[in-house]
Amino acid sequence: MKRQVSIKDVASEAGVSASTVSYVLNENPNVTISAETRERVLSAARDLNYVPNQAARTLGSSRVMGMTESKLIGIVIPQTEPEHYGARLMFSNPFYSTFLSAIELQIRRAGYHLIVSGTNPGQSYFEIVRSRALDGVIILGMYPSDDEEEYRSFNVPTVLVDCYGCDGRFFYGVNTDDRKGGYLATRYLLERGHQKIAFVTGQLKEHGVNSLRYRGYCDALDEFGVVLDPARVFSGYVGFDYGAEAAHKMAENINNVTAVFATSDITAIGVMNGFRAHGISVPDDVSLIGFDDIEYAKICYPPLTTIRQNIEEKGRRAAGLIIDAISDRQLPRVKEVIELELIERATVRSLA
Amino acid sequence: MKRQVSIKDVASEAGVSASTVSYVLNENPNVTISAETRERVLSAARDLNYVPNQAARTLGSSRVMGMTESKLIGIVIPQTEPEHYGARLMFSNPFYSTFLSAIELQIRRAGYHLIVSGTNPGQSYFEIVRSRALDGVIILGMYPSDDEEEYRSFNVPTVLVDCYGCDGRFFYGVNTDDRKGGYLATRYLLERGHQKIAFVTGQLKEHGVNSLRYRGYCDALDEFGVVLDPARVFSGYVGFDYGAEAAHKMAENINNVTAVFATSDITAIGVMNGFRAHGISVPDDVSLIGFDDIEYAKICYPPLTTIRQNIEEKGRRAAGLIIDAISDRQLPRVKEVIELELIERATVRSLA
DNA sequence: TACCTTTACTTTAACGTTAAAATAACAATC
DNA sequence: GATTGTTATTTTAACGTTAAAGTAAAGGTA
Repeated sequence: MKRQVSIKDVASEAGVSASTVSYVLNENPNVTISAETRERVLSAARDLNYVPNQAARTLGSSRVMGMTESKLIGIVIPQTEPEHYGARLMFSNPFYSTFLSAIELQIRRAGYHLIVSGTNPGQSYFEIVRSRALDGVIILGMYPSDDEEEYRSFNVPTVLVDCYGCDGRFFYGVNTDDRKGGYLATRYLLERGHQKIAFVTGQLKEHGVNSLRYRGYCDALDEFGVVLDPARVFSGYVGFDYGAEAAHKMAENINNVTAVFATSDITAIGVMNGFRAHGISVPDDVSLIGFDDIEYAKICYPPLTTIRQNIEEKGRRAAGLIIDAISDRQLPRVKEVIELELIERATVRSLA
Repeated sequence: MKRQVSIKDVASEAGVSASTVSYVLNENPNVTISAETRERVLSAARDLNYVPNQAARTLGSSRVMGMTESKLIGIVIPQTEPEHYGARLMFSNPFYSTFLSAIELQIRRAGYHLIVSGTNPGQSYFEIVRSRALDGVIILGMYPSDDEEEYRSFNVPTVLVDCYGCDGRFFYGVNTDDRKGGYLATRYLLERGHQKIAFVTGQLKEHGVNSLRYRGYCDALDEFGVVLDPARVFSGYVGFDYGAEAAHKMAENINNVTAVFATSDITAIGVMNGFRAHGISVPDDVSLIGFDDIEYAKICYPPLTTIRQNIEEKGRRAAGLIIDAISDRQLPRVKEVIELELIERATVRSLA
């Protein structure tokens, strides 16, 4: 087991000092290096197969306050669903594979690496931000936490994805207009004569995606003068199984429902399957609309009418924002909004 | 912007030296600390809200050769599909969200963080292993690379998932018996009277999953005395779109096919959809069997008959292995095999 | 010629931590 | 009473890097 090749080895191979090597390798603009020396250093580094030690870099660069560079970006994916639902896995929803993949690609191209972390319930994720000296953080669907004050004091660029009502003077945001999405889906059903519209969703947390979609649902009902019936609102967790569970409950009193708006496609598909088990047909007996437009929305049978959010675009924007925010600490704290689009497929029938 | 709270701050608060703090916090078994001092240190650390700097830890621990601890595990997900197929995203297959999620959970519980990285084509991922001083690496479906020799010399515990024919004296492995899976799927079709069985897959790389499944396909054909027809073999990339593309090609000469074995569910579902577009019914006109048993296999219509591999289990095993291998460098280099199971659903019809 | 500037480096110290060696106090053994 | 051992701690140096200060030579200006 050989010792790591360090900058000193490169330096002595090239016949210069360690700093010179550092300056060459980092293309430090504050220092002039002759072309001839630069060449010698570069070829020595190549010959020795030198790879910089990032831990040392991180530490070394922390001398100037606030200038620490770990070249590490964290993405925090909270455990949003209660454990008693059996949701031990943090992000098994296929939404995440597309989202993460889009982020990872951009991040890597910009020379960063990506740390993916769930959250330990009750434990703060600040710790990872601090201990790893993360250059930036992307947080998914979670309001930062109780001690936001403290978090700010670290001054780490932070992009909140799908988080509402958070302070736009500190955080960057990437959102979809979920309230509008909820409204569009519900209006679409109302326009086709549906009034008994059930709403199936995950946890209704303040500032959460689901609450916004719920607000949109209420908006549309209001607009059409339909009174909201709490017996038609099912709030559990995001997932196929809960959709099926909700369908079973609805099946007991199916006359109370002519259409269902599920706030995620995976839940909607669960609803569809749950109904099928009771011999209830979508869309002949009950209409159904989802949210997200994951790949399976067009694959399932019948293909799901849904509100599309461009997940890949969402990932790209989040990554782009965090990269820009890291390199320009003065970057105005924007909130980017990803457009929504209603995709008509085959799960909604007009009652006319 | 305040300076980071360091171990020295804790030390002076507790009235001891920095090393003492380090010893207490790491519960270093080689050093005895009085209960009273331990208490003082711990409470000082709590009061100051101290979080250790991992970069410094990594660097500091690298004094003893081979003992560097970054508490970082890398997972490398290679770009397996050619860019011209439009596969810019590395791991948008929903397989990965379950797999990653299972790994992340285990890793975090053991006190590690997870770096997720794709690969830059042509560029070695050794660099990330070295520059980040990764404690362990999980590599997905890829033979380490040309300069395996060099990689070994770093002596980093490495688990290869879905990689065959690699040296078991150095690497740990987590595999499914893909050849057997390919055999089981094909035999199931043959037993039901099918002979014209198409095979739809991704890239057929040596030591790759797809090649093994192909071997199993060949095994079964041989056993039943059926001659392999290369015109029934479609090798493109793993994904819905390629499945549909293959279906279009098959539709041109549909009499040449009575059943299809697709080596991943997502591809199988693409085949199903492609056929549907041509008015070809699964299973009435053509039977279909997939591989993986992703969530959507049971959700799609008709539900897909497939070979199940327990993806979550696979992730858990890989994570468990890497954690054990890090803490015990002498751990025998095992290859764990995840059991396969044929799940009968509704996409295969008997020709009888 | 004396002074300033620029170019091209080198030297030094620091980042936060830990391993190893050193020390000091005390107890046990001969 | 000297030696050895144990316990509890401190001191020192090192990990690999970089920022900042320092130096030396060459070139330009008054």
